[in-house]
Parts: sequence; C-alpha cells; structure tokens
Amino acid sequence: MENYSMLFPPQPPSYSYLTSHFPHQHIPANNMVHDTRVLGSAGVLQGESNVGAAAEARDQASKAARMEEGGAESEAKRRKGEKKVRKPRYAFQTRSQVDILDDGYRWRKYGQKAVKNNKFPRSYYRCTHQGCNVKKQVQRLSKDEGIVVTTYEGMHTHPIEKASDNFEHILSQMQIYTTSF
DNA sequence: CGGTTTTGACCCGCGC
DNA sequence: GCGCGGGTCAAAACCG
Repeated sequence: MENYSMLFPPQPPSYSYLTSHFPHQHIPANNMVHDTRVLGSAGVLQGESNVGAAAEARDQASKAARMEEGGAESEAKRRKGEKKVRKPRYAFQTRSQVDILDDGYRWRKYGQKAVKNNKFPRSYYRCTHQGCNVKKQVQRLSKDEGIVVTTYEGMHTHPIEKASDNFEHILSQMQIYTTSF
C-alpha cells in the first residue's frame, strides 16, 4: 500500500520522458502542450548564497530547538535580525510515468506527505552531498496522472555524480525557458 | 553493514 | 486561540 507507483503501468526503460517533450521534439496530441515547462519561481530573488545560508540557519535552529526539548523553549530559533528570505523554487512539469526523474544527482528521500485536493502524495528529496542542501519535491497531479511536477530548491555546487545521459543539455534548454519567462 | 526508504510524529505559518 | 496544510525529523525497516 506504499507503492502508488504500482498503480501505473510499466514503461520502457528509456529516459525519453524528457527529451520527448521539448518544443523541437514531437509532442503528442494532447490537451497539455506544456510538457516540461518552467512553472516559475516562487519567492523573492535575492543573493542565492545568502538565501541558502539563512534557510539552513532557520532549519537547523528549528531542529535544534526541537531536539533540545519537546517544544520547551523556542529561543534557539530566534536568530538575529535575519530577514525572512524565501528561497526561489523552480518547478518543472514533466510528462512521465515514473516519479523518480533521475537528473544525475543523488537524492535521499526524507519525507512524503499527502497533498490536499490531490490523491497522490508528494515526496521530498534532498541532495546527498556534504554542504549541498539542494532540495526537490516531486508531486503527481491527480487529474493527469501522467504529469509529474518536480520542484527544485537551491543550486548544486558540485558536479554531477552520475554520468547521466545528457541532462546538462536538457538543463541548458530549461534555462532558455527560464530566461524567456 | 551502510546507505536509503518508510512512516508517524512534530513544528510552524497562516487563516478563520 | 485553534485547526489545517505543508514541510521536516528520525527511528526502524529495507535493500544492495
């Protein structure tokens, strides 16, 4: 009862889910023409490094506060005058049968929550790399089970570990999308 | 065995 | 103030 992905039929072991959705490629005659598009960035755009640091500080502070005692004192989370910076998050919509979109990085799943108005849960992943706190969340639309929304949060400061197909090329295409936004 | 997934509890911001 | 929705933690299970 844990594998909702079992509800979907198996698909060929090829990673054509991405390459087959770019404008220069063939797009299946569907209502959704915007496969693998950039949904946009949420939050204010500030210094990325500063954003990440603040976020990490907040996260660690909260964690420390809770680890200290079960909600006894919440002083630890009170950092100095840190403005509430919200890290930009970039969402990608991809038509795929699988949830795990291997982009070449190593991810460790750290959570899964049910989403309101959506019968499919959302999975939270974190990049397994020291110092790299890039997070991403994958969620599937209940309306179109073939659509997977992947939201990236943060930037990788290390090379890709796996020799993934040619995701860099795909990434460059995505950046074209972002710049044209 | 070590790293990853699972899963329930917990925290927090926000709207009512 | 409280409940809800979303995000994270961490212990145990799982898997190569």
